[in-house]
Amino acid sequence: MSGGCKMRTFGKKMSTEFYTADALCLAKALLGKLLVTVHEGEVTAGIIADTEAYMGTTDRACHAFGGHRSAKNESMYLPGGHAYVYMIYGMYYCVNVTANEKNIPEAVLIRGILPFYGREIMVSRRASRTGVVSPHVSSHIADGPGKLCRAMAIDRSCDALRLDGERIYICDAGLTPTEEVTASERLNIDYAGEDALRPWRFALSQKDPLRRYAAAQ
DNA sequence: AGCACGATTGCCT
DNA sequence: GGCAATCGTGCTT
Repeated sequence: MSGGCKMRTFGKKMSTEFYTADALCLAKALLGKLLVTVHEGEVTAGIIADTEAYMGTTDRACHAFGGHRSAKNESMYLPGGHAYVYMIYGMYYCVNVTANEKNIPEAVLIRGILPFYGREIMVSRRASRTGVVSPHVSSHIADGPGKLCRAMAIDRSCDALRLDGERIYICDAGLTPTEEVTASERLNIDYAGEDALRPWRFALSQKDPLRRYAAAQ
């Protein structure tokens, strides 16, 4: 503990037990929780609003399908409550929350967050690529897996980190929704055959009170 | 060594 | 709606 440093807090970090659920349950349970990152002293936080479950070795859409294991996806085999971060298309990162027990490679992709704290920092990070902040960008700061990672400064250095640490963590800010959650098919996994049809994407609906609350921030 | 491709995004027509 | 960007990984030569 370093003395004298006043750190913004948002709520109680989720317990290890919270993450021992399977990815399907965890994908729903994560909605409404707060994802927080601290990068170079800058704090950003977002309400998790869109998730997808990846159900391990039997799920053709999962990076661990068939027991596949490599340096890239090794963190999927960690116990629940760790970050699995990978690069996609050579230019974006996606962040997942590992689920279940050690050596059961299930994970939940965070597909979207509602900016809750540090919104201007998120906007500036998203604009850094072109140097221009268009009105369109400012209303779509973190509504995609690649976008939220850029907005919250999440990259491969976050891979395998526990989600109750200092660099990146998830906590309960008392905003957990109890209804208005939609289930639908996961996106961009056509290669997964019949598994592409499973309704394993979960999102807070437009009518969710939480969304209206966040929009008013 | 070579090459196809991806749990995406943004810009173009 | 189409498509290029861009690179680590994994599979083929």
